[in-house]
Amino acid sequence: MSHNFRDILSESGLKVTPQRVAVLESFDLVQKHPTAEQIIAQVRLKNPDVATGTIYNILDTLVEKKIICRVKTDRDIMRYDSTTEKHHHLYCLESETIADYYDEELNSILENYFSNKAIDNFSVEDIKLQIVGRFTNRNY
Amino acid sequence: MSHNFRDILSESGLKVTPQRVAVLESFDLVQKHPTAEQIIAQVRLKNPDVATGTIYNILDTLVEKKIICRVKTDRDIMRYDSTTEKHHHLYCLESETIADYYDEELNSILENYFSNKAIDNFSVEDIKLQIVGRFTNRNY
DNA sequence: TTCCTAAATAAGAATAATTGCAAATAAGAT
DNA sequence: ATCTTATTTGCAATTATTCTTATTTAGGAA
Repeated sequence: MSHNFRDILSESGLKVTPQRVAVLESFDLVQKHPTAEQIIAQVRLKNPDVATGTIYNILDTLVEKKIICRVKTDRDIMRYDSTTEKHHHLYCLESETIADYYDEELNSILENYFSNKAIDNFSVEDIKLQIVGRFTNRNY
Repeated sequence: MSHNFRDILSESGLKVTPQRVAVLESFDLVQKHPTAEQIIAQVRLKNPDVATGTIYNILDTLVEKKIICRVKTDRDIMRYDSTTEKHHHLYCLESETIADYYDEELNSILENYFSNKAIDNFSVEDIKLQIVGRFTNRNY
């Protein structure tokens, strides 16, 4: 996600509203992979009157326009990710931590593998790895 | 998951209760990757008095004992999977369909790749692919 | 077999996350 | 400046799940 939020919105055919800009801004200010709740809290620091439903609404819209994406979690709380660059996720077995994992070499291997080996009745659009394990030498 | 439910339970140190057996049985009778709600409905066909909380309880226990596992979904509804054999998932962009994807060759490639290329501060325990795309020639 | 105890279940209230709805507001095209 | 439609608001409502307390039960021990 680049940083001219107004342009990002209008280029996707969305109206530029203060609420939408505030949600986009919030992604730079909270931890990576925030929950809706964390985004709401962050937005309300500067814009206390934004309605909860509005933010859920905006998040849905941004996902639909592929400006952000959802992160699948093992538990039920939905998280969002403003990094649209292709990457994978490291999931910690011992905490709720999720880290980004970039690996161009891996992406090539997968792309190559699936371009040669088609899956029956399925056209692949994207592949994401869920790498599950433990962080070593790390405080949460 | 083999099919002697009583053995599966006691080998994991769990008491063999009619409720637990009914939950395990239900996996053979509902669609793959059922939601908790679908399991509850299936169980209640024969055992109408099983409490909702009990089934959530049992599902948690079975996941903990690795008898079943959770399937991460893009939306927030949790699904379960009684296939413990290593496999990946195909996610449909156009419906809620999730299909299993087995690929030994792919598993070897990944295993080999990650055994040579360690990730900083992270020890990998399992790798799952989320393959997102569209089913072709298929009715939902 | 009967008894005992920890584990499991029932019942239903409570919570947390998310969605729905009707009315009010505001962005941006004309 | 006006108009039209998308967007936001303010809750209420829903959904999925968890919690709590009392009751029941499985399986080991006597």
